[in-house]
Amino acid sequence: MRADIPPGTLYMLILKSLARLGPMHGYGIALHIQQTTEDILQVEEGTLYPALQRMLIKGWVEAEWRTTENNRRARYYTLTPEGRRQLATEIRQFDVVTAAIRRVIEPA
Amino acid sequence: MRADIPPGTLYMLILKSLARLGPMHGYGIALHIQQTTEDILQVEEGTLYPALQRMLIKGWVEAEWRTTENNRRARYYTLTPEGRRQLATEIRQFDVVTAAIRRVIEPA
DNA sequence: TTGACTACCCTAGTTTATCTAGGGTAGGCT
DNA sequence: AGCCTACCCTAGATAAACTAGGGTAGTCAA
Repeated sequence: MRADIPPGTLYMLILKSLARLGPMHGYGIALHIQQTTEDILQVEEGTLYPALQRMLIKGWVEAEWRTTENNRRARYYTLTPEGRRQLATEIRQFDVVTAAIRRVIEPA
Repeated sequence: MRADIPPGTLYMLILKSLARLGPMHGYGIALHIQQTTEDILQVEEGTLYPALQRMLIKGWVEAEWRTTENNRRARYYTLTPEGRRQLATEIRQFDVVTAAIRRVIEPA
């Protein structure tokens, strides 16, 4: 089963990837999300890169061009303290909201 | 804590409300969702009514004007078999996706 | 009887995020 | 030389939610 990224959850997924694995480039983030979810969530590149740019503007990440292990140019993103705070907020919010939804849909 | 309706979940919340309580009017659906979630999820009327119209077009619900207990005109929506199927699909999808997201955000 | 409040329905315009569908560079291997 | 993979990016379409309105009609109290 393959599913779209639920709107509003992408920032959280990206931020958490960076929090777990340290600085990563976009391609790596996409791969990580895809593999961790066993291909259920696939982040399209056309979705990912604009999101990363918005996150730069918001100050949640910083970027730097480096060379990968494969000897290719890539832009590495690092979490800022603000990004870390944002991640905590988004996870809290996600928990509250999914719990609320469950209250509606769960009882037979 | 008050939160927006996560995009993509509104149909499911409406369908489930109808499945649980039988035919309801829009206002009642909104109240039910709000009360069940203890005010965490608030469905704006400008969101709800267009959604109900789309659901009519999709054939998930049927509508009928009746009079409420309060002696007011109201449009009562009833789940169709298709709507019931759609509800099951959406709940399954919701479970799969939230589980996938948890796999990314859960581990420390 | 008028005014306020509540119960109900609806539309228009804006915003935001995602998707699709492209385009592009450059390394490594055959 | 040609292909595959690893990487980055943009533009346009789509969809769904939000904000901010407008409107009718019943009930109740002043």
